[in-house]
Amino acid sequence: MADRVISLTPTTALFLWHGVMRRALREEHPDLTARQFALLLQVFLTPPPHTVRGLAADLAMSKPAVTRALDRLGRLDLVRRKRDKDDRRSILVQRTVKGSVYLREFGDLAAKVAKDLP
Amino acid sequence: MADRVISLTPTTALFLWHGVMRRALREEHPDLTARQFALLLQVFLTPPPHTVRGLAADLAMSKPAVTRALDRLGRLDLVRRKRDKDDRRSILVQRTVKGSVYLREFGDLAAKVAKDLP
DNA sequence: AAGATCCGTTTCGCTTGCGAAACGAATGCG
DNA sequence: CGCATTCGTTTCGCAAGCGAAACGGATCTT
Repeated sequence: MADRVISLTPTTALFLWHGVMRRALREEHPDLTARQFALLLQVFLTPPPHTVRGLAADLAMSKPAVTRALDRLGRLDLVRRKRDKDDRRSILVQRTVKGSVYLREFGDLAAKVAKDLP
Repeated sequence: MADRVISLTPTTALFLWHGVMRRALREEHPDLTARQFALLLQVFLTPPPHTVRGLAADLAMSKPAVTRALDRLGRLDLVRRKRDKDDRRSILVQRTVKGSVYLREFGDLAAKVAKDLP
């Protein structure tokens, strides 16, 4: 990967988080829980396929919790469920354009905050 | 401030957030809501005094929400309430050692994740 | 001193999230 | 073909968070 954090000290990380969360709260970024957000990132930043049980294992959460998080993210159209044709018990969690836009905006926000850091 | 993020691109920020949240979930870091965490950072990273009203304005949340967040953070001993002697209607939110430790650990986690980024 | 104002908290009704357990449907196995 | 296993979901009871409004106590104003 070409882009890289050259140096992020613990203190700077705290200021970064502070700036980002503060601004995210103000902008009414539909406030996802930590788990919902982690799930969204997992789907977009790691290679498919993404199943419910796989996500549950990856993020150390229960399957019902994953189902509910998918309900919420699906309602927001940030991810989409699709049945696996090869094993119709499984569902494949897929990315959506809206989810991609949402994360790009978040990344932009974080980058901007980082640039203006004390 | 001496330490500084040299370059944090939007994409790198996403990977950074992903790594941190993923690990924070696993470690049972008492899972604070976004507002609770933002409040904690606000108290520790900006200069006192911190009143309920001021915090509510800073973080764009209602006063009852601040009260509840302080209840939670206080139970965890991450911050402490203290009545203002000069205006006994107000309370001053103060930092605790445990809160300081908690945030230092979080900062360390983030710095470590940043270092091992793809 | 009396009323208005400001502070943080509490109450109210509601929404959302949680894990354990049970569930139907699909697949694997003997 | 049965029967067990695995998939994601649903149900259950419960805990926690939310905003609006009302509240008591402290302070300010006149």
